Amino acid sequence: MNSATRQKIVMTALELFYVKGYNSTSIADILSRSQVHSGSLYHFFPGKQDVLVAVLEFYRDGIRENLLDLAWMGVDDPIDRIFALLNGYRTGLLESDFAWGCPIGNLALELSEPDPNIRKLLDVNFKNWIAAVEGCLHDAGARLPEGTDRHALAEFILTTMEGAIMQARTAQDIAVFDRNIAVLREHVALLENAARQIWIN
Amino acid sequence: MNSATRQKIVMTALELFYVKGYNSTSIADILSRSQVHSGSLYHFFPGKQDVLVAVLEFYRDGIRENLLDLAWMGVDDPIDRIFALLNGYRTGLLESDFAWGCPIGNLALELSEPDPNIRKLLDVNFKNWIAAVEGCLHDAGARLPEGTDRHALAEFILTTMEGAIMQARTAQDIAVFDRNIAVLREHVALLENAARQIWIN
DNA sequence: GTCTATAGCGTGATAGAC
DNA sequence: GTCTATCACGCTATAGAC
Repeated sequence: MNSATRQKIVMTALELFYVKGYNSTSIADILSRSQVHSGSLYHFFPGKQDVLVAVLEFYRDGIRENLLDLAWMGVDDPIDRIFALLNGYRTGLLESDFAWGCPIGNLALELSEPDPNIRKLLDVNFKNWIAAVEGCLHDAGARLPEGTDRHALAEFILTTMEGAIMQARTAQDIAVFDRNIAVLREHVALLENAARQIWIN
Repeated sequence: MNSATRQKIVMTALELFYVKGYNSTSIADILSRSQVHSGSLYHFFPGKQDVLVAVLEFYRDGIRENLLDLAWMGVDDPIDRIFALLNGYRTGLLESDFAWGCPIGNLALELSEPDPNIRKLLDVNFKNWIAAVEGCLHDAGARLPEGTDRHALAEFILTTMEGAIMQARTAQDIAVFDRNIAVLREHVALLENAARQIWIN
């Protein structure tokens, strides 16, 4: 089930879906780029959509080692970890001249009426990302005001990242991304400040 | 240049691009839905992409009468106006069972390497929306702390809306949208509170 | 400006030898 | 499991009568 050929197909599709999107990536694109032939691809996958499923499962199963571990290497402070994660997407935008962004977010808006399986896989990828950030917010403990809805705040941080990427890509200007993150930082600072106020009183 | 047929084409394309996306909408879809024949469409437009240009120009030129005036009817408070605008998208999500969202945001993420003209039209649509919100923030005057970057905050509000729509659509759950807007509301409340503190001291 | 017919191509997918 | 050849379809776009 996990032959080298299958892996090559999935990783190539992952790359192409990321840069060109799902609809604009043809099977022929995947085949020529991966040096695999039609018969092999259809030996492993019933159809194109099943390749997408495999890609989304790869993201889902590898979020820790392929995303979080890399972003958090040498970063211990929980709040710093959140912004280190966001900074990874910033780097991606710059390195790719705004071609990359968030692979899940791109697909979520491109596939308007996705197959239920696909929709659930997109959703679980978002939810895993949110859970990781929520963990950081939990670790921040009393630095946030008591009663802060850490789940809602984690969702909001994903929201900020997705929206900031969308605007920066469209404007082709990283400053838009930076200004968005700066406002988020200010929000977190206001919360930390509020927590301190409560502590004093 | 603005015959009834041309208008019918543009409005039908607008609808279909909104619901199905650009790539997934075929010329044949537009023709059958609008009851127009191929020859007429290609009489007015060189190609499919030019229909998209016309749609984006329609959004650009009609933001006030087709969006802002409707959302702001009977709403005078500038901060309320911002949340009334956001609430319009919430209604759209509910009424369409999560098929709608933000037409510009959808296209911005679907078209990964858009033609420069298209990219500029998407960008100008975002910028007009931001300018409208920035106007509200300007009208809020001293309710926000002195020195608040109102442009950055307006961008951030667009970011919040786009990210909230993306997540709510994917989860097919309006509560995700609501939680995101609630955090934004809290941020604005914290700013208003900070402005009051400065006033007291 | 409108209509019909159709060209020309790229697509997802299949057949069958090896 | 891999490879080549190819089908059947839907797509954008065009031609040309009216």
